[in-house]
Amino acid sequence: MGTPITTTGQLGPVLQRLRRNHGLSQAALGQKLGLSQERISRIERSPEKVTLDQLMTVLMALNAELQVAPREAGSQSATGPKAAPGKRSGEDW
Amino acid sequence: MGTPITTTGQLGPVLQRLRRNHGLSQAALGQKLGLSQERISRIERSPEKVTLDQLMTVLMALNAELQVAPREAGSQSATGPKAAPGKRSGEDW
DNA sequence: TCAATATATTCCATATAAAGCATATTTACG
DNA sequence: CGTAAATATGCTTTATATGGAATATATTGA
Repeated sequence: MGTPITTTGQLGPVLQRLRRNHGLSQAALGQKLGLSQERISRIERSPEKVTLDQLMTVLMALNAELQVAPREAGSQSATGPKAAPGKRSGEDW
Repeated sequence: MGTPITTTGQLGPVLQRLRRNHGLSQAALGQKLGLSQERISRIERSPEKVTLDQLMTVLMALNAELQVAPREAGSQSATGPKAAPGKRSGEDW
């Protein structure tokens, strides 16, 4: 049910969709949070440059939350996963 | 499977656990990312003050990702949900 | 308990996010 | 098409995150 965000770019559209599903304009949402319309716009356009704090504020207003989840499928750090050989057990979640 | 983050404070411990499950010290993780041990410490201690950008970087290194999900259970904005009466349908996810 | 390692904290300089304002651009609709 | 609402963008100022160094504190293990 959660929308996975692997790159920061993916977040903007999600936020926008969420907001619109709530029938809110940027100005309206902003008002609820004491933020300007411009600010909301920027948050939706470049969420990567947003402080977690502020992102959270917006998400709360939209009845959403963040989740930290294990990364799906194919990707592995090219520089060598190596997940601590001798240490604790296997699964890292 | 994802760990829900409803307040920014909850994120720190999650990050720390994740890192440790990977058998990495703050210094080691930092090195992988070109960041100092001190920085990692700060990120784990006050993740709210971190840019999404940077959080993402850390999560990637730990094979994790973010998800945006509908908020669980009881919470509703006290100022009235009202989810756009006349507009599009019902469910807002 | 002592030493080694890991983590936290303070201070300072610099980069950049946040906020406000004006205005441009786009979108929705008569 | 014309007009109004919604959204985006450039600019300036201010607040704050980032980064580095030094150092304190805590944790772990012999």
